[in-house]
Amino acid sequence: MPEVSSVRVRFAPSPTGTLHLGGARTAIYNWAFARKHGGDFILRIDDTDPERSTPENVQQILDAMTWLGLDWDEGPSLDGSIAGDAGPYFQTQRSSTYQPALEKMIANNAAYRCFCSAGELSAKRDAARLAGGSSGYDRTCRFLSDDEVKTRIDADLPFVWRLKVPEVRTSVIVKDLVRGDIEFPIETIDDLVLMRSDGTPTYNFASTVDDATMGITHIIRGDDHLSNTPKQILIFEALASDDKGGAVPAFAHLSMIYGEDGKKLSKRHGAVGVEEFAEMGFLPDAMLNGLALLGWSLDAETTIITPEMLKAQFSLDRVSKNPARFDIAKLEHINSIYIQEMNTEKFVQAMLPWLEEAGLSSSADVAVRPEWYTELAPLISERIKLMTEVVPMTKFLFVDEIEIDEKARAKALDKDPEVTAAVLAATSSTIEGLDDFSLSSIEAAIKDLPSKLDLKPRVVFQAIRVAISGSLVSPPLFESVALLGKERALERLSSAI
RNA sequence: GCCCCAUUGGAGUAGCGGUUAUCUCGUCAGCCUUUCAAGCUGAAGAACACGGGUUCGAAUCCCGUAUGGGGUACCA
Repeated sequence: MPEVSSVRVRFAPSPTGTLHLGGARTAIYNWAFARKHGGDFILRIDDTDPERSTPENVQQILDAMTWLGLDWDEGPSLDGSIAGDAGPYFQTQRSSTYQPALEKMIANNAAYRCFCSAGELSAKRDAARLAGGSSGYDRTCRFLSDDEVKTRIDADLPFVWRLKVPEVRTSVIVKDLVRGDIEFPIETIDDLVLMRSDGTPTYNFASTVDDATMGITHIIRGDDHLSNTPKQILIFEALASDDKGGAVPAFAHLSMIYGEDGKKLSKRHGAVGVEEFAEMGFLPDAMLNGLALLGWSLDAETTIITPEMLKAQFSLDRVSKNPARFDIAKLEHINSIYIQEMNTEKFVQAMLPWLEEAGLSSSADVAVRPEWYTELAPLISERIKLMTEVVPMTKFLFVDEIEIDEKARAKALDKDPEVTAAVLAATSSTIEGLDDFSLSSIEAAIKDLPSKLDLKPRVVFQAIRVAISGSLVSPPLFESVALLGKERALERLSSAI
């Protein structure tokens, strides 16, 4: 009998920027966990910060997730439609759910009005801190009598709603799937504000209500939320009807991702947005693989983990507790493996956008001479780490006129102009006589040149290489000549002398 | 100040009381070779932050210290 799983997880980015590496990794773990358990992966946009949230950022986040291959079961879609019926999936559209939630908490005797002004509060906070104790709210308004409350309401004093932290218990224990049980003494938990004086919910309240009403079973998020968790647990408990147990979801807090200097990853470390890595020539699957490995491992050995493997084998108990530093060199290595393992047809398709963008090629050209691309692909795929490298490596094959690199010219051409002239002339005449311009016949023709000219292979071949490609570094020589074609090859040889 | 979390070679990790401390990246050297890669072979590099315990035995358990991080808002 198949086990009916009820796992529901969510990724709730705040659209105050694009999807950065840390957020992407959180999304990946949520997604992989949902897939592994046959549960639902929900995308919720926590856009309650009107100053910094923008529709463009929302779009960017959706695009980045789609690019990574993270499909969600519920949430806003790329085309503007919405999937799922636990919505709305934009926090700004959920305002109607917070008031009833608050009323429920009031009914459960878990919330109270606070009339303290901002000035009073900060003064109290400073005093408490100086005294060396907890910096939480001193609960002045918690013990107001009904009459006192009524007087203040009648006087039209503004007020907020605060959480009434239970006095009877000694601590709140967070059962964390990554870190184990973490105990917070009850006296260190603040009577935090639930509802602001303008009637809007605070983050901790809104987020908890959303998670509760959406039926979230596992909250997997960054460990910057760990200290908020006991407060949220208290809210979860206060929200639950007395007859309903198990309302508190399980938690899993992920360590931050650091930059190479050991500091929290931020823009000053260079690229941190997923879209920037796409532009740099990383492949989505490689990105997913590399990010997943930042704080999680399949076992002691495996480095290459495909999306399919992640979906089938991800587990929270193998998530590492320590913060990982982001190392782009390793990501590049992983990327190069994915590039190498693409089959020819796939690689041609992967190359095309980069060639098109550089104005070198088009899908029409691929359609006209597919076999030419088929020959080119493996030559390139085995020697690049990033897709962006396709352009400099193949440019000489597409353009009419090449620019010869100065250093290359000095080293391979100008050192001994007479020898160079002889080599290139000999090459030209050899090639010229070729009726069959196939790789094998070119190879047969050019291979003996060094011994015929009584020169070192290195001297001969590097001169030819620079003449036809303009660079000391190129795909294999014979192949390059074949791909260039007879006419162009001859042109380059003569113009280089 | 107070609360919470973390600490294994340069980086990511394995390890869950007994191992020559795992694997990957990176670094270095050699092979291959017409270049660059790839590939192959090998090497250097960690007494597991430090100090105390517990134990016959600790990277693994407990307590401190140090360092780093997070929280402590009518931010998210």
